[in-house]
Amino acid sequence: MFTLSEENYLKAIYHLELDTDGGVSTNAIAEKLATKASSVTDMIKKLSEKEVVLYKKYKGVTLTILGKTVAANVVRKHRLWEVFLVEKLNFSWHEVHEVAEQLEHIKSAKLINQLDRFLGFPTHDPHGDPIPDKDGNLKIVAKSLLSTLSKNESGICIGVDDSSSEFLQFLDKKGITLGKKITILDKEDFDNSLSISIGDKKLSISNKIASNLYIRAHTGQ
Amino acid sequence: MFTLSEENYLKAIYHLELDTDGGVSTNAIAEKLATKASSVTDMIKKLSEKEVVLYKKYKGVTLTILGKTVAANVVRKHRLWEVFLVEKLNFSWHEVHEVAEQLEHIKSAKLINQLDRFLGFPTHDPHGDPIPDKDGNLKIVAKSLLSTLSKNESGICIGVDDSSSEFLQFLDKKGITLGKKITILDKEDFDNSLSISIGDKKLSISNKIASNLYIRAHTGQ
DNA sequence: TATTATTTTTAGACTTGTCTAAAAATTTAT
DNA sequence: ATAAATTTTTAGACAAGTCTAAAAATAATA
Repeated sequence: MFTLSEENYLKAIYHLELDTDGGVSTNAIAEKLATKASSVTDMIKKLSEKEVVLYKKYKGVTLTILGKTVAANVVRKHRLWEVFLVEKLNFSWHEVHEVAEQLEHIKSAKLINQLDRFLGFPTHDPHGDPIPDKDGNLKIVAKSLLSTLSKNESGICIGVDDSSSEFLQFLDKKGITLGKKITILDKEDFDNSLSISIGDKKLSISNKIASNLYIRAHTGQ
Repeated sequence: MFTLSEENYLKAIYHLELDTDGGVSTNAIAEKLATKASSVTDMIKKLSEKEVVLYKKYKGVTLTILGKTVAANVVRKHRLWEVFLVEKLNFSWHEVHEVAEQLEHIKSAKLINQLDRFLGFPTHDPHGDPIPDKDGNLKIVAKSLLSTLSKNESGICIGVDDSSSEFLQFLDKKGITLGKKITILDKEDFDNSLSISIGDKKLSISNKIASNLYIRAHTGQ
């Protein structure tokens, strides 16, 4: 069994490993968890003894199969609870993270399996991130950033890269939500801003916004 | 804000205060929390400094208004989660306690208020215990033990005194659930066992069982 | 490649919550 | 009312998780 703190470390390493090749650095973990590098070293040693990470001094860490399973399970719980909060308790997508951070540590296999069923076995959380299955596997959907599309191309909005409260609230205000079809009407060479149509509205968004929105290609009309 | 451990102490004192007059003893708290008296003394000092309990050495503790509010809120969360588990996730009433013990510590006012609404503002948990409202007040329902009824009297089963897993599973097996009408058919002087009718069944139960079942009087037919 | 800069680890300390063992206070019984 | 039993508190220790400051290893640069 793992403590709350251990689970948080495993989760952090899990996320960092997804966009890093090779081991995850001590400093990267420290930054992600807002803690000190020395604390990370201490914890890594413990996790290493518990055989959930591979560790060689000064060389960073990697999750073992077991570690990856544990981490994925925490992520699974986090995302299922997020779905619950949005679908059943009327939370906005920018409000769910903090509460899910707590709920993800509740220990009960029955609870999470029943919650999964109660929610209709969702595959993605409210931010478009995939929910790992019971074995920790996640279905990867081909996705691209809105900023990579060309004029007249379109796609379905399926997720966000930056899921900060501010960004999500901004999207709410603009009426940009998951599942909506977005078409590039024009690209401005000057600042790479985009004119897009979404639903029956047209609006202009900066490149920064477009670089934080994931799109599933939608070649047909 | 209170730690998980502090909340557990407050909850224990809250429950003990309900069936004790005067201060709650150190040993009573220690027994309830399966910890040592010395640990209790340590924690009581901390709680006293936080002004949630009144404490005089060797004289036991009492909750302050603030302490009672905090404790009642934990109990409120515990019982609302129990309703959720039974009503929405198909848990049995004997399975909910352990998970609710964890869920009761999740901190989010919005979460608990929305959960309350989602469940239809329940007034009692699956064991028949009242759910404190937002201010910590609970509606006391006049109730008596089944064992105190006389021959030919009847009542509605509204709760249990002993809510151990074993007892609850026993009741399941006998078909005794909350809301059912029970009539005393006969009382055996020999061992104080009872012949009762419940639903369309007749069965015989020991005095020990009857002393753990709460009944709301049901004078009419 | 020698030197500087950065990253990582070690050493020692602190907090929270717990424990054991012994001392002090209170209660019970003779 | 004094002795014995019980309850409660104190004193000191320990584990988990964190921190600061300094040392060691690695990486970057001239």
